[in-house]
Amino acid sequence: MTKIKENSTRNENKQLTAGWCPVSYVMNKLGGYWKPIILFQLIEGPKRYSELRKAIPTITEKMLIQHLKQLQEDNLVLRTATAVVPPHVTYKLTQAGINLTPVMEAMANWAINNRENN
Amino acid sequence: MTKIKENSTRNENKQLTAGWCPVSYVMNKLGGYWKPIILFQLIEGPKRYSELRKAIPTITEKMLIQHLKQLQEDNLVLRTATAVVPPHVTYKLTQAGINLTPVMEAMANWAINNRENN
DNA sequence: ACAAGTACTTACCCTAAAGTATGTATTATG
DNA sequence: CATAATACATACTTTAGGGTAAGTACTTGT
Repeated sequence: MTKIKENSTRNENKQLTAGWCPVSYVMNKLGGYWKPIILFQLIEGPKRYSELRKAIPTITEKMLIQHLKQLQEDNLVLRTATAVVPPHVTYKLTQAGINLTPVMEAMANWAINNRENN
Repeated sequence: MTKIKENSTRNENKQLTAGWCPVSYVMNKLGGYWKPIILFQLIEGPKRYSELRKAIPTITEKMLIQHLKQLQEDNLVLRTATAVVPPHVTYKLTQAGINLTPVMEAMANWAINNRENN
């Protein structure tokens, strides 16, 4: 949305770390407060835009589409629109997105085990 | 370091998502450009502060200790200091940190496979 | 005529986190 | 007595990303 300053140290370092470190690479794709939650919703199956909104009541519309767009660019989510009025748009995981689910499950399992001993 | 404004919407949402979503919970612990890279260095074994600095030349000292502190607070890394001059401090993974390595490997594998078809 | 429903878009503000630069304590050594 | 070595600390600046609020397009139903 807002243009990023490509020559800022910050952005350069981001690129750099994503280049070296496969974990950073993944973190960049899953980064953002809402992305994991959106993906989680879509694991259950394709959902309409409005269904996602209802499923995640505390997200704003701006954040929702912004993240959906990034997820599309990163080839994790596929958007399908039907040209009707009112519009009908569904989002679903791509194969790469589906492949990510075991990774997310591994993260979730670690979280559960780690949370217990606190 | 810098105090966070606890009642900002942003911070509230962060807490909220980390509460619901185990993946967000993990993302918060691994968030920050350098944390995965620091953890990766420590997978190989304990390292001194100065060794970490040399291993990650582009990181600044501020970022390095800041992340090391957060990793300690999150119980992923253990700091051991010997009272000598010049100081001798080593960092190593805790059990929780060690448990995280298969998760990070899963992320890395996904990254490798996903990067190929781009 | 206008409200309702869907899927966005856009202009603006605020802040957490990253980066820059410099300083500190302690002791051994030339 | 000044420098080196190690492991930090701290004051200040910048920016990416998140949040707020309001608007848009198109058609069907009343």
